[in-house]
Amino acid sequence: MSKRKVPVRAAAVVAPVVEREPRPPVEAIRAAAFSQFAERGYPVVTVRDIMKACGLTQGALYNHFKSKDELLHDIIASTQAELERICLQAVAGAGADPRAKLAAFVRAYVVRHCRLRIEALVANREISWLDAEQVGDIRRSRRAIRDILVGVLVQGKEAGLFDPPQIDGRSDLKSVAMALLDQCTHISLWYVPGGRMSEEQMGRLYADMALRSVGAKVG
Amino acid sequence: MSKRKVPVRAAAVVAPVVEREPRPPVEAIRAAAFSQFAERGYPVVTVRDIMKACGLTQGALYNHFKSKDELLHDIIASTQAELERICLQAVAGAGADPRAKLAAFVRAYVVRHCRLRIEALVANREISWLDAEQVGDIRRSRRAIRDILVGVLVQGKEAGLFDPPQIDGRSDLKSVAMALLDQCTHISLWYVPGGRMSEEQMGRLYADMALRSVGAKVG
DNA sequence: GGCCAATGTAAACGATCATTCAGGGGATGC
DNA sequence: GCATCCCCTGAATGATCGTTTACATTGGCC
Repeated sequence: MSKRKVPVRAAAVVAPVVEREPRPPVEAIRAAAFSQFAERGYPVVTVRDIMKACGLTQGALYNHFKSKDELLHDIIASTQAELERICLQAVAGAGADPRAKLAAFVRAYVVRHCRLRIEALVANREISWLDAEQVGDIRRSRRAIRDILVGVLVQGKEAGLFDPPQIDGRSDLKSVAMALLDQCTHISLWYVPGGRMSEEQMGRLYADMALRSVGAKVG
Repeated sequence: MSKRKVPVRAAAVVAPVVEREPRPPVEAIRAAAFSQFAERGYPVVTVRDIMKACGLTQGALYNHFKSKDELLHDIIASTQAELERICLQAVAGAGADPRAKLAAFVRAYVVRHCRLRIEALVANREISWLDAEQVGDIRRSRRAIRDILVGVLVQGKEAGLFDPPQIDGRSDLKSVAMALLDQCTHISLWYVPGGRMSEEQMGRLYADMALRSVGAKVG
């Protein structure tokens, strides 16, 4: 009987990462780390695991990254930056109507979290293993995304196009934005591709719900 | 320079667990495990950590629990069972109108996830460290809660009191239910007590948003 | 060919982990 | 006094971890 059991996450329902071409080793390490972190969680994935999945030995990691920590930060930061870019782009390209902005934001956000489930999973779940200085820029990016959404809500309310829920006479748009973001983010935990609803359909469903939640006027 | 760094979660914003009375040791262990798991995560919290927080040594754990795994399952299962009970009770006590049922469900669910943030955090985030047979009954309870909500939505739609969003002519009430649950569950990640909004106000805000999302007829 | 920088291997290092085990009180019942 | 629990301690066990180190192997460039 073994004395120590390494905790193993219940196998996530994620599509296997198919290996196409011989990749540059840094990219291979990143890809292996993504899928391993997503499936089993950062603290229990060993450097040996990651490197074995690339057909290398453990020591080789340190030719490309300073530490296991830095590897995690690298893959999370790149995912997060890409997400922020997508959100900005969606809002900027949706015209002037706050309703179109909100719908475009939610659609883009949801489609991305369906399509890149693994990356979203890791970026959202494993961030807390980074230490303070590493986590700073990622939290900043998250706040930026939230503030984009808050901005759209404020604009829509002031234009009289949104009638957001009020509690005791006050409307707390920050809480509303957080609620919408939680909803859209955690779809990556359970959405299964190839099911009854496509990624684009989920995007439209969530956009519809968001518009209803903030009381968007029709027409 | 130390060779191995134990990963530490960024300190969560959780109220400290105040120690009132000398508790029976099993209860003290449970409470210590809750706060430690919530703050730092199951795999990096050691048995030594938990027991030291109770003023005991590591070996004493095994007089009360078979293993560290069983301790985690114990505290998650009790939290989950309580949550299921609360949801059932809320719906049952809300009368016949599906709108009242939905509002009561969301209010109870949100208030609980604000008030017992720590317990909710652990139950939702650390469940995946359990092995298959341990996780079975918890997944069952989660499905049961989701099905309570789906049931309310179906009833409201058939009664013509809900007009849920349709995508390409079909309405996927299961996805809508998941979206609402995600929203309400993850409030435990960021809600800070003592802020501008009380737990009850958050409950009403979320209930309002849920009613709007499913297109509940007013009046 | 000779040199250099990249990139790999294999072994070692120091530390920490969950769990087990032999034994020590202290209460309770007799 | 004595046996029988329960609950604890403190040390040991066997394993695994992230990282470092010494040393190969490669391929381009002079």
